[in-house]
Amino acid sequence: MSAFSSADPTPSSPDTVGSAPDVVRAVVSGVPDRVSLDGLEATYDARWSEQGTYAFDRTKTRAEVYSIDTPPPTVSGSLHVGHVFSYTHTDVVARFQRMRGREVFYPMGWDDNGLPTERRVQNFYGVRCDPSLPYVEGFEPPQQGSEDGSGKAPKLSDQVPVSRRNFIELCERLTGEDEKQFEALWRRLGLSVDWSHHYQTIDANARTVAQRAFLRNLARDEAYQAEAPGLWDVTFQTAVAQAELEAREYPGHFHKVAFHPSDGGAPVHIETTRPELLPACVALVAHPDDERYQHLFGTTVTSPLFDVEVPVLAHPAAEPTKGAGIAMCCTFGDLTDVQWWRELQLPTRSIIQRDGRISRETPEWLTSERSRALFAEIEGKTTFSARTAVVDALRASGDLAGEPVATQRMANFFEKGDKPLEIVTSRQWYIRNGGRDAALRDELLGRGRELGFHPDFMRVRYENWVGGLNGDWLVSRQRFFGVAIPLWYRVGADGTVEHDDPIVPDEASLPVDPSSDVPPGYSADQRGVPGGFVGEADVMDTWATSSLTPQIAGGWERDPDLFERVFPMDLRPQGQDIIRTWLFSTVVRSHLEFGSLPWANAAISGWILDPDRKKMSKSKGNVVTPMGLLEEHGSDAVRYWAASARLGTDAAFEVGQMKIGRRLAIKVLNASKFALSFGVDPESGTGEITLDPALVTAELDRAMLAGLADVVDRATEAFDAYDHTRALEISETFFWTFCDDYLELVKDRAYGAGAGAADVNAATRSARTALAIALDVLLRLFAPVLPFATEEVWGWWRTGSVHRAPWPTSDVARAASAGADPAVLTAAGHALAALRKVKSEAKVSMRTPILAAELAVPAAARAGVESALVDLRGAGRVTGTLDLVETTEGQGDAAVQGGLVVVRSELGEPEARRKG
RNA sequence: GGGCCUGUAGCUCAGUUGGUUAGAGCGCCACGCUUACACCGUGGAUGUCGGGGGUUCGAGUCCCUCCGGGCCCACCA
Repeated sequence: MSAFSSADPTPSSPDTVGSAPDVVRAVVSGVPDRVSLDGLEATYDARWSEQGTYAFDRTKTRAEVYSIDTPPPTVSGSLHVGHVFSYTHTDVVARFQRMRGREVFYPMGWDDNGLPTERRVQNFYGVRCDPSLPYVEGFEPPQQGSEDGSGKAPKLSDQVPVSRRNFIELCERLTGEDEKQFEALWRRLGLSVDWSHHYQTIDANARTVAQRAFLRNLARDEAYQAEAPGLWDVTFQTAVAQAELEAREYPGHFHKVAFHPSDGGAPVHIETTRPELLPACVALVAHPDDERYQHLFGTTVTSPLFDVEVPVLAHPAAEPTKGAGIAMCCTFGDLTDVQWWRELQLPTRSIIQRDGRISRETPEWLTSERSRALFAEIEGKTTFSARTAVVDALRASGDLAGEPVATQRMANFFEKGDKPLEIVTSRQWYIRNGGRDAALRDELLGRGRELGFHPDFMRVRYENWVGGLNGDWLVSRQRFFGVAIPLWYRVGADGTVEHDDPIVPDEASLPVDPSSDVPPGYSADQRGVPGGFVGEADVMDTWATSSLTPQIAGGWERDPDLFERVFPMDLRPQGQDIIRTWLFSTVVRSHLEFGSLPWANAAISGWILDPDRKKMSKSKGNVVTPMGLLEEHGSDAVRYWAASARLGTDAAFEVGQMKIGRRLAIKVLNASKFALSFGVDPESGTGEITLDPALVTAELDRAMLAGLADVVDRATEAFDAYDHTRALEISETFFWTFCDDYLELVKDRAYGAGAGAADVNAATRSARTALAIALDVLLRLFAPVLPFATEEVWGWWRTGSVHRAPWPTSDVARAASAGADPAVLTAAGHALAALRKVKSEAKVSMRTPILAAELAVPAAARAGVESALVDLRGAGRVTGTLDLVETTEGQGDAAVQGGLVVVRSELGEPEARRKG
């Protein structure tokens, strides 16, 4: 029968305890006279580095490995308190799993792909990326900007154009500096990262992975190109994806505009916030059931000012309650227009250019004299000035009913942009993500159900997003910096580019830059000439690279031996705001390439809120620098604050919590110093401690260890369930009782009251051994959260690093406490509190002797108090009688505290104050 | 409009499947330099568990409803 099977809850006799754990012997040496947290970060960071404490052992098998898909922070941004918070959560898990016996693969990445880096490189070096230029060997940029951007950014016209490859090189040079600072912060915080496994999202490996994954998608028809109307940012002049949208309020005006029925009937009024799109109008649309417009369906009306005849059509997407209930459909004002255009097979009449301005060519569908004249007035203008011009004309012609009414409307914005998105028709690349395909969508929803979300309710965000997709993932971007789409197109004899059958590179040649590299079978002089080729100019969306972080970090195809040991990974830690982007896109890529999840678990951290309960942000000026925080409070303290917040829950930025963490860390040092201070040979300053459960014989000691055994089991269970907060709380609560009550109660006995150091009796040895066993366990319980303090103490009496020590089991404590009742310590603690209260109320020192006392004890607590009576007398300094009188008050554990009171006492003289 | 989270002591938060008198820390008050710790210790005070209904022998916990915070999605006529 198993030693700890649930069928046998009371393994009290030795033969049910199973094989005894190996008895640990430790030699205490090097406990300092005064303990301190100061400087521990630097000391142990260096030692861990030097000793390879966190080095990943790649001989381990997949089952032995715990792999983490670390979020790569954006290097061009700055790290803030929120990063410290969430990265601590991950590190706590990493350290727990490592001690649990898993070989932890914990790499670090840097995200240096994307717009923030592009802008920073531009401004810092005074360059601009122009993919059409050739690579220049040994290029030196015209300037070295200042780190804080105080040097003024050069104007676009002053920026020196450089090739994409040169631009990427400059990016790597610049971000190398950022990375050093970031690494220094992470080391100071104590992240147990293996720094030999790091990556950048723009480096050659990442580009290779991103291009290879794309080519595989293309080969399986999961990537495709399409010419279609899509959301377009006019500032950055690039298409944007659904996941990058942000709906924002945007001021506008309703304009009531008259259309004129071709049969000469009464004018039809529509309401629009975009009157400048009047020349792009292709139809009026109302709901098929709308009584008001039944008579118009099937007829045509003529647009005001521009005199274009358009049909009046019925479509269920029209909402009778919006505006006038009948809408003007333009190509394109919004996504509803696109839907109507597609489903009602309307013509295309685009007038907005990619720069957001009105087309400079008068469209051929404008035929009347006045329409062509008016268009000539607005051509090349921004939508804003064109709107003014059109409204003035409408007012003059009498087609504007009333005056425009101000409104706040919601408009789609690119999350990094500040102008509303337009809809522009362009050729773009897409990756299938279930947005247009119910079967794939269901598969991806299935992956979401397979994934362990922590906390679990975050799964809903995934499901809502996947369920609400309205199109495939647009991955091409009309930017210059980024990972190039690795394709070329043939140029026909007549000079037209043949997009339909792209030329693909060999995987072995990756990464390629089609703007400078030449496709297989062609020579460089065939670029851009009839019969030759052109390179795809677009780059991939940053998520197209970030969605591959497990592949990038894990060595997909580059290091198959590593990859099979770490993939699929165990954990993706990340923020809740990027479930729809990073988390989902990573699931998509893994599902398409491997038919599996990229990881088994996702740990979602919350936000840090400032004291006003607002999300902390730079603009509010309430950002505290992380390094300053670590320097002020110490890393263990800051980690404690972070670890006190549950996953998925927003947490307050609270210095008070850090002070508590610091107090805990110092307490660990001091209590450890005390627990290890016995048995030290006064001559040599060293001593051996044997953690032999058989030496623990006193009932109080056994009760303490029985409680500790429960704590280990509960904390382990919590950690296994990704509930580090609960694990910490359980350990911490026990630890404070351990310090406040147990240490005080056993102090005299542990000192060997009366006996010489060499003449240690069984009771004293019991206390000392129990202290050592408890310390051995407690240090390891706290190690994930307080890596520095626990490592410091570990070094006083143990060999190796506590962070490579096995996670504690309850075995030793159970072996030492078989049959003991944790309530004995509880009762003794309450009895001690009762004695202390007498002195506290008498306002005398705790050293004051109690000459005689009578203690009321509930029946339930009596046995416990009695078994600890000697310790109790010592800790309470009871020199005379201590009588117990049984009370009937209360039942059960909760009543014990209330019932345990001193009913009569006689205090001695307070000890004379010592001088000095 | 759809959805998720959240409301417990002045503050930050626990409160496991409903079960005696709702907890912790900080802060506050009082006392105490006690050979682990003054970066400390001891003791104490503090609550209409957001409001209102309901289920139940019993509700902080379950249900309904309303109110207050936070977030996601949809919303461009």
